Amino acid sequence: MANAQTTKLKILDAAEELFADHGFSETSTRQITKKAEVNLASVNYHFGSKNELIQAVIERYLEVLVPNIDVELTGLKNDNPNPTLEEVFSVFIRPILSLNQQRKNGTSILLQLLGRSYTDSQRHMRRFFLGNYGDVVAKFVALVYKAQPGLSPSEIFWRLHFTLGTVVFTMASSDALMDIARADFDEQIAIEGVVKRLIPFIAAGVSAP
Amino acid sequence: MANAQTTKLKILDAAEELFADHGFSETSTRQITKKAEVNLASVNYHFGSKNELIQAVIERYLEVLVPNIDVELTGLKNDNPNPTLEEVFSVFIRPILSLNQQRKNGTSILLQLLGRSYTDSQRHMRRFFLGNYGDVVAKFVALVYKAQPGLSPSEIFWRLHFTLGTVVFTMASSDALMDIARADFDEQIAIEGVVKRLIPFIAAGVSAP
DNA sequence: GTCTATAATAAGATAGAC
DNA sequence: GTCTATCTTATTATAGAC
Repeated sequence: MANAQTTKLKILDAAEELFADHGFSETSTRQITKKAEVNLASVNYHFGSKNELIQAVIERYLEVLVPNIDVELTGLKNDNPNPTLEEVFSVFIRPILSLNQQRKNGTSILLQLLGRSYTDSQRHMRRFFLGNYGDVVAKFVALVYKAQPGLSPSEIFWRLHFTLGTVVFTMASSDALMDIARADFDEQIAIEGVVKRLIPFIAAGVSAP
Repeated sequence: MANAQTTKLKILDAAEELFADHGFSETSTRQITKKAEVNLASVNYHFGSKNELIQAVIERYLEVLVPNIDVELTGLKNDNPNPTLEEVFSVFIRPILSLNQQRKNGTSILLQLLGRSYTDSQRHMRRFFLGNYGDVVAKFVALVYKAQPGLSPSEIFWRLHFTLGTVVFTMASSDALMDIARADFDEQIAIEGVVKRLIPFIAAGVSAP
């Protein structure tokens, strides 16, 4: 076994950062193993292929995040039989921000990864929606519908995808946006600030007339 | 000269489609020249490098689109001294949809390209905002401010970037979304339908309390 | 302007010694 | 599990004949 665990973790840590910053196909296994300070062959030994490494990087986040969102969703349903749309969307805030405790810059790394994987052929993102976590998605959609019963299923579909785009895209470029805000508006904002600015925007969009 | 013009155009046409479908770094010059049915060396002869070809593909759209948006903006200002937010955002509809007359699937191709270029290192998108077309952006922002005077400059900045994310991201995956809508909701929707569904969402988000 | 041939480089992956 | 060395393949780009 030796350092198997730490090597695998070193690869995951290095890979997620490079993927988030530069994208999947723009990041080579050579860059990853160099940054991780492990041998070139270890990526294929531990993960089989670069593609499986990409999967593993995303899965490591989702398998923590999605159960947390699930807990929030059931908590909201119990505490509040008729939550507002803004309350429904807020179920994401705590789980997503708590990724920062789990790993440095965890929040923005995951969201950047989601942004990348959505445009980069969409394979991994579809997995997120229709794959293992479909029941949590359904639970969330049901709450949206309850908070905004006027919307048809097709309208909910479109507006939730608009929402997804807003969030993922914003977060994929959050570093640049925070820099501009700092320079142009003297606004010292962190990732939490961005998330909290997003919620009213999204809630208003989804409940638009 | 010979077929210079048609070769160059054939390359641009093939490239824009491949870039929109698969991304910039996932598309090789070999694929482009094969699809265009021209010689491999012609990309470098006519454009210098693959990167300059990417620029040329995007520029060909923007140099038509941005002046049209400018016309709409001044038209709106003259016709309507106090336009609503929804009217302000609607200035994009006609110019963007008219790209379909210019070239088959022009609308979705450009918007997919913008989606790609935003995450793919953001170089081309920044050009769009801060480069040659900065005055048109400023004109648009001024109209947004007039329609929604309660918003601070910093709030406008954030909300317009949220908007940008919504649009670009949606359009980058519009084909997939239209397919799902067709399959799941029996909804025969074209790109115009997506654009028109986006406007209320965006307008509500920007004017959120 | 167009073509073939090829250079130069970088990629993912693996065989086999330790 | 880890390492070196290497294979195979694909890339962008260019030199030089036509």
